[in-house]
Amino acid sequence: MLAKRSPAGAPGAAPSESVADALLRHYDAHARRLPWRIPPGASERADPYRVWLSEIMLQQTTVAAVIPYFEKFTTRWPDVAALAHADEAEVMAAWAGLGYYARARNLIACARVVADELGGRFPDSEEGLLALPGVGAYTAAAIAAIAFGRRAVVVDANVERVVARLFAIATPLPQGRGAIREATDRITPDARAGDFAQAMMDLGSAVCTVKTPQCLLCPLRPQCAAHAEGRAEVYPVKPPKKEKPTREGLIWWLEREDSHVWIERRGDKRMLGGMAGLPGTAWDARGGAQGGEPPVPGDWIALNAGVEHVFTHFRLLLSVRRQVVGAACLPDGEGQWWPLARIGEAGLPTVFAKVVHRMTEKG
DNA sequence: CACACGTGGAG
DNA sequence: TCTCCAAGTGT
Repeated sequence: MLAKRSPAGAPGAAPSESVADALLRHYDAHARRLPWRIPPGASERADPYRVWLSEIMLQQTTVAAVIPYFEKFTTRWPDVAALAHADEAEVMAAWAGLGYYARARNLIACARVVADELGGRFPDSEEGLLALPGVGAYTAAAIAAIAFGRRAVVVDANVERVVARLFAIATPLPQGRGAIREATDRITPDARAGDFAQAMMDLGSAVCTVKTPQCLLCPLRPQCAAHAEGRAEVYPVKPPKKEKPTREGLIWWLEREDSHVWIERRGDKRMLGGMAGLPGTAWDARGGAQGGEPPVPGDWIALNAGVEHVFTHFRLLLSVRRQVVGAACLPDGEGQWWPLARIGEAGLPTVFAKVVHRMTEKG
């Protein structure tokens, strides 16, 4: 195969392989094997359902965290029709622990659109994909390139970092995103755009890392402006992050004498919407946790130690009050008694799982 | 554009 | 222990 020659940077500079060719050559030798990925060079075609599902799960989530969830979902719901017709609460419970639960709500909505309105086939264009719930600019481009072989400009946080370094783009994010996107467009090949995107992401994940990038192992080192400057790690320049406020809330741990706990389904608009949860007050700034009526009256015993959990944009301090009731008790509101012996199957988000752990640990 | 939205692993 | 932040989207 013929390597493209990039224009010489400086007079007399040695001609070099294009970024795409160097990267794809590296990818052909070092691509990670992942459950949703077809190895480079295989004749098989990637299944759009699996590509879509993996891309949704991978949004802001590490590969290691996604793999077991991906296996669970594809085993239980092998195609988009199966997922579209699945019980909604079952899907939400299967997502529990992965975070960003709006993804799960949109996942179900998207599967239903594809199955019921699009004849079970995903759109094969970026524009069509972009119209689906939960599919934004990145995901539309990624699916178009990876599943349908389209030339699409795929920009995620990895690509952003690699490209900002390659071209030493010093404009801080998010302002610098325009220049990064243009530069990515320039180096994206017409052929193998899907492999190129995945190769960029592999590179960003394993070599061109946020901290202490492994420039000595990088196939793009000869063409990297940031490496030439000797300071790859300063790119991309990011704005200072904001401080996390603390919020407080109260949990009503209502336990039945036969070892069942009262669990509710959270409204779609709330945080952790659509997920199972323990009853409690709203979470707000110190002292403000009002409006929380307990599910039943009676003597609630406050626990000494609370539970702390850190979300993306705030830290939560949860206090717990406990009451044990008889088998005939039927609390107000929607909810159900769940056996503590099988609490792991209730589909509780991690913050509530922490409370369960606290309430069931020995001592 | 800025902010809300989860979690767990790495350094 | 603590800080950073990952294959982003919706509003």
